[in-house]
Amino acid sequence: MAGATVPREANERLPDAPPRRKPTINDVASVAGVSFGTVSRVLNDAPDVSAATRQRVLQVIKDIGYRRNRAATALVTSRSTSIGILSDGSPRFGPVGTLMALENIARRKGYATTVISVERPYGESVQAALDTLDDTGVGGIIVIAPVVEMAAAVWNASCRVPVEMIAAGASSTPNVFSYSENQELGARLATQHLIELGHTDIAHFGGSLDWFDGRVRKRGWEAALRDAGLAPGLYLEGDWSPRWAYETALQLVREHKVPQAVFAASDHTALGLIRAFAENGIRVPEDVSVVGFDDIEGSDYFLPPLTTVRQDFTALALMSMEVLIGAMEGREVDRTPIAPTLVVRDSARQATSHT
Amino acid sequence: MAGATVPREANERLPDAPPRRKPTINDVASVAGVSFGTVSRVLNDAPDVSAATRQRVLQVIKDIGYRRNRAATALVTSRSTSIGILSDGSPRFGPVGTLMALENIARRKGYATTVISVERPYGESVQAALDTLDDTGVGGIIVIAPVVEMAAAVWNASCRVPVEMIAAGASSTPNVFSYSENQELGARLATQHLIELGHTDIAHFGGSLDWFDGRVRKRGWEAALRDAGLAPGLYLEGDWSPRWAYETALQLVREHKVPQAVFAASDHTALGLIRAFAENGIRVPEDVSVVGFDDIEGSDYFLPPLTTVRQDFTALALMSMEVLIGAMEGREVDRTPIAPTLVVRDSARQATSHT
DNA sequence: CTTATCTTCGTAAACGTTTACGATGATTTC
DNA sequence: GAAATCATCGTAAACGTTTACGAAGATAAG
Repeated sequence: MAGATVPREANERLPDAPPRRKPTINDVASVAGVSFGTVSRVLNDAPDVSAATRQRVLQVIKDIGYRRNRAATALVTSRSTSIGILSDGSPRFGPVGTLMALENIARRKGYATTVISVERPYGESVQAALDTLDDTGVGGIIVIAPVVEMAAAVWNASCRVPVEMIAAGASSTPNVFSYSENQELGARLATQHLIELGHTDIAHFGGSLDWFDGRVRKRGWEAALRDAGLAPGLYLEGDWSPRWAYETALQLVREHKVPQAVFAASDHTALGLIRAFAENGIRVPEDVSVVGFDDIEGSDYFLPPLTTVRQDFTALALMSMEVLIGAMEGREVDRTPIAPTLVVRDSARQATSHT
Repeated sequence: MAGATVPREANERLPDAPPRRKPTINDVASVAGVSFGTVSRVLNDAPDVSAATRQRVLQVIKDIGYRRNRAATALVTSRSTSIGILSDGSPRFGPVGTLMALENIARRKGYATTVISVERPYGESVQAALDTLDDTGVGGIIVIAPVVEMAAAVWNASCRVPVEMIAAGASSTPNVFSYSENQELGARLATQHLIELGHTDIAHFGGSLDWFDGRVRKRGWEAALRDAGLAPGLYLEGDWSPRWAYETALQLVREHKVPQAVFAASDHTALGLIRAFAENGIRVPEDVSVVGFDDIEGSDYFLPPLTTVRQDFTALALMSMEVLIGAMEGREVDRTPIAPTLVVRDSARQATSHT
């Protein structure tokens, strides 16, 4: 056998039998000279196994390349080692950022993630997706629900495993608890920054009110204004796109209604309006101050570099996972939201006195 | 026993007992008055079951809300209904775009996706990730490997299920076949556009050569220049970041070496160098033409709106899935790569005669 | 009417684990 | 030295399916 030119794929100790099958717990047992029960014990590091045999079994496992069959484990324990993520397919900055971060954290905690996304109209497809995730065997589900309509679908859905929703400012229900970053605070920070710079005429180029994010960012802006005793500024509802912001800003220019300062609901929004201003000789920040939201990649190299609000997706993901896993294990976990931070760059400046 | 106050664990058709357990194939069988074998047959729509009983069983399934236990199925059949995606955790535009598109297409084809990401150093962690994916029960794996080093790790890894790599311009091996968009063509398109505009001094602000994308984009630029009989332009290797491009461009300005035109390896790169130019009174496109690559969101609202190259991630994902599923089923599939398109906006203009 | 052929269905075994329980030998206690 | 305790290990059953095979009744062929 040693003389064979083609080395067979042998993973028993007997080199002549070419076993194509993946090694099982029984293979380990027979090679190690113990019973499968013992192997199972060391696998789950249960007590009642001597240090010596444990060592030996571990060695055999390594030698023959044994790997636990997840399906079998899941079947008997009905507990799982993966968590599901449900998102709408939106390629927007926030959802994608949280998705990536979520996957990352899950992996570090030893969970695989299976993600599935749904598209409008939500209603039934959300329930279907939840079901699919469920019988994939996930132990819990995190749904990224930026859109209010989708969150509603989740609330109305039923699911055996714990469901957590990441939705800015949404409230928890008995079935699904929610968690999010404190975006209202973020919006507040942005607006306060403008106020401290001496601006009094602060408009808001808002995001879509179909989104939680659009709602709470607006709310934060309003609150900051109110707290400072300022009159409410101009509010415009958009759709997060640069295009909308561009065209809307153009309109404002035409009507000579350009505000002193604007809090843009997203960096993309800021991008659009800055271009509209630039094309009309209105300079940022000299003529109008703007602060964005998101801190997308490259926003530090916009013209001008954008003052904006950064969310900590990693922290968000970490906390969410903590909360979900806690729920899966029946623990109770602290749920104070993450605070975003203001990052000051060049797009907002001291107000000039000439009104 | 019927008089017991505490209802026993009964999920028969008696409606007063609240069934807490998930219904199994046996529950369906007993309610429908058939054996579990029959139920299994209708589940897998096998022959040998009369139309009448099939109807009845189907009805019962709906009634009691039965759902197939994937773990049990996977255990006995060892075939699966999900596909694995391995990516590096990079939050860059390309990888994220393909990831999202992949998930989307997979879902439409009835597959769940479980994604796992690895980080540097790749070597062992890639093998580990592949293994994890494998015993999650995926039927095939797509790896998004923008970085050459990661691809190498994949080539050296072993895996029972078919593995497909999405890596621009990487070659297939017996174990893992690769697929990608024709980015070299994209780079060619960009450069040719500049050439047709009359530019002869065309620099390339490159991406990292650790990335396949960096390599093939450079290659496309070189080829276009060569085909046009032009001398090779200035080449600089970067890291995709606006920051690098900014600082490098600044350097060029200081040394009075600003080229006539530049092909930037990414839109983010373009962003950085445009800002550097702007700060020094060098106008784009009046003084220097630039074209980017990626068509990131908002690039149509840069100052100026960016001429760039767009990849079709959806098409890419569709084809990749086609190829992978083909491999899983033992079919052979056409593998001609997707072609990116040039999107012309305002950042590149006719060359002026004053050299 | 008997026998052979279909149709339709039920049954047993297997997939690879975990868990509860019982068995064995060694060690301690009286 | 016998009984009790302890540490270590083996065994059986179960998890919810699928698959191969066999059995019963119905139908067709002789």
